[in-house]
Amino acid sequence: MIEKTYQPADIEARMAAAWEAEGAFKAGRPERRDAEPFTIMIPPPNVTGSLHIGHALNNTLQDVLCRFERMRGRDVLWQPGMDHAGIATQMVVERQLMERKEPGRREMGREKFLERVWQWKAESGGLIINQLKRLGASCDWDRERFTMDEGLSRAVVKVFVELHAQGLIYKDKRLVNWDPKLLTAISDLEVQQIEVKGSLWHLRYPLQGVTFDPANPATYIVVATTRPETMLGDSAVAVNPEDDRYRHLVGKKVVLPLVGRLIPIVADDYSDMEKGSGAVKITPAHDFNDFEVGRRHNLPQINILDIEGKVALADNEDYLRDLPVGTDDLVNELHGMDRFAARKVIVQRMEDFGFLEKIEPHTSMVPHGDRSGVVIEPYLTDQWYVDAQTLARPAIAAVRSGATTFVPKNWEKTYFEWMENIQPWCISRQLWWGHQIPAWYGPDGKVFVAETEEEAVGKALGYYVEKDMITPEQGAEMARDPAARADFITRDEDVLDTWFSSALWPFTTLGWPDDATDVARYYPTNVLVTGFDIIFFWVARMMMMGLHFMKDVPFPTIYIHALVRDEKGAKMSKSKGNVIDPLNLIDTYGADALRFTLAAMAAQGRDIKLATSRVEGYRNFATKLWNACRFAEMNGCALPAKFDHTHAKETLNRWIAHETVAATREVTEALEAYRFNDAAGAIYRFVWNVYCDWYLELAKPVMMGADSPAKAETQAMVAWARDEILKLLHPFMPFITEELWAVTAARPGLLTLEDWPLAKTVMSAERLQMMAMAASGDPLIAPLPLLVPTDAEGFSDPAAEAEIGWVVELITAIRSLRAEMNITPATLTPLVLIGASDDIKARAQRWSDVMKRLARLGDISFADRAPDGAVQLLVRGEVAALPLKGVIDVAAERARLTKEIAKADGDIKRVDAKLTNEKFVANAPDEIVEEEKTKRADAVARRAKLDEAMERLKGAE
RNA sequence: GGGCGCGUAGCUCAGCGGGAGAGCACCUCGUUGACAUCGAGGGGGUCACAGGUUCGAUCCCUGUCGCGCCCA
Repeated sequence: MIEKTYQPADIEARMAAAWEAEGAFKAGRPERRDAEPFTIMIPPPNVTGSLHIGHALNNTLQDVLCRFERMRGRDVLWQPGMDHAGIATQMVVERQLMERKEPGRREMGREKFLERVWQWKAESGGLIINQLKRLGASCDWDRERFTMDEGLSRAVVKVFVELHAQGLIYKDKRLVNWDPKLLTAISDLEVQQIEVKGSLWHLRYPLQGVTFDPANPATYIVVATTRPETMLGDSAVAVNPEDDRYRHLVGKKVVLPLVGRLIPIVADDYSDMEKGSGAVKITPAHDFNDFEVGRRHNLPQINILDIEGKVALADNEDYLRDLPVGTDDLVNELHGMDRFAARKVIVQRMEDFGFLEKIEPHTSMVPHGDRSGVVIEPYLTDQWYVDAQTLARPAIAAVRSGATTFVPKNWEKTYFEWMENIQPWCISRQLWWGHQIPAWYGPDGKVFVAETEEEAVGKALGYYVEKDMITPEQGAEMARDPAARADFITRDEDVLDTWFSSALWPFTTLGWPDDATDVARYYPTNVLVTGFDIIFFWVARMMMMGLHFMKDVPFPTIYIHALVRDEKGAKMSKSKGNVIDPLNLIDTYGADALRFTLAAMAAQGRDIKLATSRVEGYRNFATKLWNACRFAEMNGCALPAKFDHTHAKETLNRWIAHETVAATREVTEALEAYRFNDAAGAIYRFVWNVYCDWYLELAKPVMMGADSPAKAETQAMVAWARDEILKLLHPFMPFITEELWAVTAARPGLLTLEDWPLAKTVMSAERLQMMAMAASGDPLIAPLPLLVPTDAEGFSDPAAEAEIGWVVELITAIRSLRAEMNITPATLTPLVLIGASDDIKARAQRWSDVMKRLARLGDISFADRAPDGAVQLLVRGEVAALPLKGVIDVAAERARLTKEIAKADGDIKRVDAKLTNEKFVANAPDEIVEEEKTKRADAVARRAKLDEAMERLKGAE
């Protein structure tokens, strides 16, 4: 028994429980052991995350595919899990400690702190998993993995060690993006360039050997900079070798103001003659470009900042080397000062001494940390790097060859662009929450990388015994007792970039390296569904790691979906306050409505601007379906065993079978091509505009009438089409369809495990062509399986379509006319069919009941010519007349006819323009020319009938 | 500066070589045997602009203007 009103919240909870109880989403269900697998890896959400609208879209699309393929009989594995999100999680826990006024991370110590993070995870992490369940995500939840769980951690270590052994991971001292707030290095991708309005300071650097005179430009060189405070670390001034203004100065030296250091003027292409003064200060330790210039000219790298971005001059050997005496004042004043405070002081001092030429307003891109939001400092440190360039090569080739394709294809360009210019990937982070790097150092700084501490220690001790740095006895002691070696061998403190472990997600979640069974069955996965914002962070790296360790791409297809924006197209963000909370939408409209909205709006290659009115509209759609099912139930519609829709006798029933099969094909083909919006649109139109608007309406007279074979068949067909609808709609609206499935009949199983109506793809033109080629013996094509639709799947009935189509169009035309003529619904108008053949007469008799009801007609009769004063309609070549003498406004009808005639004339004129054009007839394809001729004939016939109608109208006056 | 994409009905968007479409909004009408979370009907667009290719351009090409996003 179907409830009177549709209440999503209640249904959703019950259906989720039903799926859970059945274990419906488990991969490797016994009855599917021989089925072809279908695998999707969820993009693991952050453990700190909560469901935002982007997740809702991403997971809806994955779920649509998973449910679709599950119904098509595949052994579906949708692998769920979460990412430990190094920085984000550590920040959350540190904030919590602060709020609770507990000791901070450093006070607490590493071990204690990590315990607290795990405790936090147990208590409040992973909120998002339950939110995904509310959305209806059909993941195999028992297989949930976490990037920091034991198995995945082991895999991470193994990968690190192997890549290190292969020389693809190495340690290097170079400039990194340093976050002075989080006190860690971050990768290029975690840096956001933000346009900042600032200044360009023009500074005078006095030439060596002449007396500095602000009034005499010959005594100095002007450099322009956006970061005056870094001048403390300058080790050269660069000018362009082509620049005539400075050519004579190359090789000379300047005295660094305030500091007193002598630094050279070098010639380098990097200096842009158009920019600033054409001369640029070079600070190799604090700027990526300057670093390269410094390398080319062998300049010293003078780091003048500490890890927090404060000026560090005291005891700074690099800074103090070769400095003249008497600069202690500066050291004392600036030491320990924040970089931005120091900037002010330095500019002031420069001005005091006449070294400041001018300040120009200047807008430039300034790097910011995407997590901390502070200005990133290029900083010289030792870090671990992945040789991304080497790993990228096969990953590029795989996309070039088509082993992996992007949908939509244009993202391949973005992928290639980045991969071909890829930089070393900095993977070490100065954090605690994450996979600690499996590297140990001896007292001389030598690195020992191994999967376990025992192994690393063993290697190290062996090495130092060999080198006579310790005795074999000392070595044995240290091997036995960790305390004894504590000061001798120490482990690298750093952890790995979070994306390092997520790069391995497609195979580590399957049990690699411990267990190969699932890897063999489910790798490579079938498709990756993700947003373009993580193509670099994640997709590219999975490609690299998958190819390197599995020797195969992780997925043959990458479906890139849009970003969800607010109604106005702005990116949603907390600070803008324009965030649409999907959970609110679920509460208000139901998960099914939200899912359908997202799928319907997921047109390829477009951003989604989400309007809640759309969600509301699709909630109404769910209600519509609900009521249609109630209607069927009230009329005793049930599907008899062994019902065959292709053997229906009633035209109406043959028609809905025809339409259902067509809709099935449309939905199936759209889903196969990842055209989610087309699939959603097709099922929407079919349910509402075909099944509800016409089929049920046309079926009413039969169903309300006395029992008969026709009634029985109709009841069966109503139920059959309803069931087909529930199946087709299930991937999009799983909850309501599962509920309706359960309450409309005694079912042997859950809808979610039911067979999809169309097991095999019905052939497209291309496929037919390929089949023809295969038949002709093309060896490349021949091995393709020949997919042939069964009779039921290929069912079509043009005759039924012609009949019902005519009825539908006739009713529509009459309704339209009545509305235009302002005829009240209470007035029943007679209908006269003019010159009707026996066929048409029979049709009219068959449908007289519904026509009378739906078009508000009185008698239906036949005549050879229309009565005077009748309004005439032309539907599919048949003339219908409504004798409305005295009822209608003749002037209005004349106006209507005049408009129609003008339209027909317009059509004739346009077609004639083409047909009299010799070039058109000569060049256009025959079928187009034929089409145009038919169009002309139709228009001419229509015109003639309209003329007649106009004549008749005269008699009405 | 380089790349990608977008300008189609009031709004959100499909369509992408042969007669301009949907949903929402709007207007009119409706207690018709599931559904007012509904039904019936209707108005509304030089498909940004300018050239070119073509028998034919909203669709392909070039340019201009406007708007996003990504990378320097």
